[in-house]
Amino acid sequence: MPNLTILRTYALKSSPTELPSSVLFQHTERSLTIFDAYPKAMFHFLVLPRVTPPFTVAELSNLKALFKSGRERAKSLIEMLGQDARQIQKMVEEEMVKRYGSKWDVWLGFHAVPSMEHLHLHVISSDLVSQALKNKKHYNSFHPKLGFFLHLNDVLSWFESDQSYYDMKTQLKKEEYEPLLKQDLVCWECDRPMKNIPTLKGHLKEKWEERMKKEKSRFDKKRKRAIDPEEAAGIEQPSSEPSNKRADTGDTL
DNA sequence: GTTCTAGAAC
DNA sequence: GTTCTAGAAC
Repeated sequence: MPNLTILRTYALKSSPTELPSSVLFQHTERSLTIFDAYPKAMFHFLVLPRVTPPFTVAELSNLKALFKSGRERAKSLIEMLGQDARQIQKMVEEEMVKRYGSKWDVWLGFHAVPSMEHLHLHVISSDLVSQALKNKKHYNSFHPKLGFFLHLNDVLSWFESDQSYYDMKTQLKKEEYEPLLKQDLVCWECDRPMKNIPTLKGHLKEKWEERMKKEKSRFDKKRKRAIDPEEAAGIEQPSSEPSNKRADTGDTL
């Protein structure tokens, strides 16, 4: 039987270091970061709030419950998670450069309707290349433009809006979000429709490899410029900016 | 959240 | 015949 409350048991630990190193990535006084057990991308972590006053475990059950516990408290807790998640993001980016020579986007966000108990903020790399990504629900739940994946910055912006907009956004009605998971498969990057999951997965892998290739050639050019500026810039060596600079800025004057 | 598998889709 | 999806799991 699957354990849908495992995250809660982690978050309740008074000594997170007891957790196996295959589970725990790092912790602070206020949060735990764990490796997602079934990563849906090359890098995928979950940042969980630890259960500390004034919050009860029930209030930290999910986003909806947290919003109900009070606007200001919800705001500070999500800001805290965001701070810790951005640290994780930095580490992921460093690891990307170390392993692959360049970095790519990392998304921070919540699922509008989570499957597992206890609030968790996803830190996931934008490749979505992973063996554990197996079906439409998996993919659509991380599609960055579909609406099911709630970007951290969007959630934070709700706290800056008026009460009626805040009330509307924080309802997180299942009936509104769950149908999104059944939408047709579309590449999040180029918007092309995808026939099925295997096709999509092949496409995502190609897209990532393409991006890596581009980054690599950019890096190589940069390195070449540093070594031999004249040759790298071509025969003519302009002494200042290219003459078409104004057109590029979009300025009309 | 996953695994398993019947039957639809190709 | 094989691949793929989607719903049940006692």
